[in-house]
Amino acid sequence: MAVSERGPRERMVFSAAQLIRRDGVASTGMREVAAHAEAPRGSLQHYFPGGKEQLVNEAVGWAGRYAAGRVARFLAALPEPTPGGLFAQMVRQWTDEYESKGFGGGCPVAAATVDRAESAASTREAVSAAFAEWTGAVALALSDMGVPAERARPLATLMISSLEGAILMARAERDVRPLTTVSRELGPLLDSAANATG
Amino acid sequence: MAVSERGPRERMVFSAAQLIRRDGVASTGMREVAAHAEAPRGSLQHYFPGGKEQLVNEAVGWAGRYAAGRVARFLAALPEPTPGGLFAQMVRQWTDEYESKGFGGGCPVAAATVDRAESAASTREAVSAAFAEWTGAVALALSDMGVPAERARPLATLMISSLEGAILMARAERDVRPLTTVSRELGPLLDSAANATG
DNA sequence: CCTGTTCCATGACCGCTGTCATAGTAGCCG
DNA sequence: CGGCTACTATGACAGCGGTCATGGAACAGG
Repeated sequence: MAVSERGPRERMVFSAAQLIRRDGVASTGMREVAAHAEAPRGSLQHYFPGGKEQLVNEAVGWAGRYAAGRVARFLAALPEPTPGGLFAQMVRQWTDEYESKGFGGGCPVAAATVDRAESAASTREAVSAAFAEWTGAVALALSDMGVPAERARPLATLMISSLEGAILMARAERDVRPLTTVSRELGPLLDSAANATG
Repeated sequence: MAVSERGPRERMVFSAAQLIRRDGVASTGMREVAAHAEAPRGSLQHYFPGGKEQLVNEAVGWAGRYAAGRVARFLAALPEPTPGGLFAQMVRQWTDEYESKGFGGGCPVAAATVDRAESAASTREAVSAAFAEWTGAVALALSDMGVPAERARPLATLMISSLEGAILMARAERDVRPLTTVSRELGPLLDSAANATG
């Protein structure tokens, strides 16, 4: 799965994101990406003349778009949209993965931040853009649920921060407890913001 | 600073933590650690016969102990200890660093998690222990401030998760905004838990 | 003095990495 | 067919990584 469809270029970006989120940027080799994508090694320099940095940046961008896109689908899946319900869905995506497929992977955007924020300026910008896109999507969703405009972005930042940190702790402990904890603790706070006067 | 005192062994562990939190585990070389610690390269195999993995694990352990130890000192610095005040201090340590020294480094425990959780079992355990020690210290502090026992650990997990995630976002954006945001948004929630009936 | 322990010095090894150079194939256009 | 572009194949290179082998200081105890 997750390999055959679409062109080799897109497959390589996708594979890069998968491998990065498991092993980090530095430990993920270009040859390994090509092999994982079942793409010819020679295509690397053809599609990514900017080298590894370009590939990583595109993988981060893909992850940001993916995360932002999920938000809308989470909303659609909620019978009665509430901020706490959205956050629970966001968290659940991770608990589901960890419980069904193990704790092998984290967030590729976080991995790129840790490994490249200081050493590659363009990657740091890509990571920043990914977080911004994701935060924007969540903030928009919050607004739609009645959260006052000036509270939407801060709460979105809080949601994503907590989720990212909980992912780290869950991977470390090999236990979804941190994820379920932040979901339960933050839910009421988020819901109460939806009914407050702006 | 931070180099001359103490023995070479301890200096190398400390330097490893510093370099890891800036560049990640994989991008930090052993020779680089020795040079940064102004320690002889030959001492590496003497003090760390377990190789890089041992050095990384000790650096993570050091970071966990350091973070846990800070909690008590934060408490002592607060005229009127409250959960929100403690969290504000924890966040402030990072905003202070970022504003005075730039966004060069993140949390070494997070870096080790991202880079080694899947590839080195002993490092994953070290990271788990570090988070546990830190969480335990925060939970203990919360209990001392009147937070009901069964709420202390979940809230401590929430605090550390949010902080870790905010550190990531702040580094990515090169802006302390995510840090100040989570502090402001979470403060009231934390304080309200201190006065609740257990 | 000899002996052992602790610590440091240095060079070599092998594997892997990203990148490049070069050449080859496929397919469309005219 | 020639010519052009898109894509693939492969080998080499230079660099760096962690690790190991070997040997030399420094210094203690006997």
